[in-house]
Amino acid sequence: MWMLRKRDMYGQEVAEELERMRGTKPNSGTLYPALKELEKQGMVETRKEGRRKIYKLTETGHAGAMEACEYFCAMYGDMFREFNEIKAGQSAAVS
Amino acid sequence: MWMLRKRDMYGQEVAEELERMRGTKPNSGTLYPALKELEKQGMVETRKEGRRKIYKLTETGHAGAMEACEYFCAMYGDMFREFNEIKAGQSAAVS
DNA sequence: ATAAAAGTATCGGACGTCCAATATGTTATC
DNA sequence: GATAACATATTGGACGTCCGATACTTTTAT
Repeated sequence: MWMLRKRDMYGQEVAEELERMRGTKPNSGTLYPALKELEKQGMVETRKEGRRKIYKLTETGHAGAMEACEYFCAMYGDMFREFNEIKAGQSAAVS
Repeated sequence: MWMLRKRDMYGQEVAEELERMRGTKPNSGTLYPALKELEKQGMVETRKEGRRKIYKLTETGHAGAMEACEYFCAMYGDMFREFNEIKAGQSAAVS
C-alpha cells in the first residue's frame, strides 16, 4: 500500500518493488489475493490497460496507509532511530 | 532482542516493554517459548535471581540483533524516512 | 504455616501467511 | 493463426504465530 502512494502500478510492478525491498518476489498466490482484499476494502481501485490491471490507491487507501504506517512507526521508530545513530557513529569513526 | 541490547531483563519486563511499544502484552505462551528459542540459539544467556529469570544478550545475540535490524531497516527504511518527512511537513504547516 | 501473588513454563488449537501448482485470459511474434 | 510470453487468478496445503488454559515454582504477606 505504501508503495502505491507514489504511483499507480500493476501487479507485477508491485511484485518487483517488493523484491527490491526485501529480496524475494511474492508469489502470485500471495500477491493477487492481497490486492483483491485491498480492493474489496475500498483501499484500491483498478482499471485495465491491455493485459495489465492497474492498481490505484483511493482516498480511503491513502488514509489507511497513513494510519497503518503511524502504528508501525510508533512500534519500531525507536529501533530505527537508534540503528541509524549507530550506523552514523560507525561511519564517522572511519573518517 | 533489540530491547535486550540496552539492559538485561526478566520475562515480565520484556512483556511490559513490548506492551509499551505495540499496545498489547504478549501472552506467556508466546513470550517464553520465544525466549527459550533465543537461548537455544545462543542469542541470550540466563541467570536466576529469586523467582525471576534474567535474560542477557550474548555476543552472538548482539551480532544477531544488528544483522536482523540491518535487514529490517533495509526493507522499511524508505517508508520510515518518508513518513517522518510527511510528519515534519505537517507540523511545520501548523506553526 | 498457609494463602496469595509473582514469575516461569507447556500444551492445544485457532488463525494467518505464504508458496507451489495450476488455470485462464491477453498481447506479441513468427 | 499458432505459439510463446506476459499477466492475472484460484486452490490446496505446509508452516508459523499467537493466544487461552493450565500448571508449577518461588517469594511475600498474614
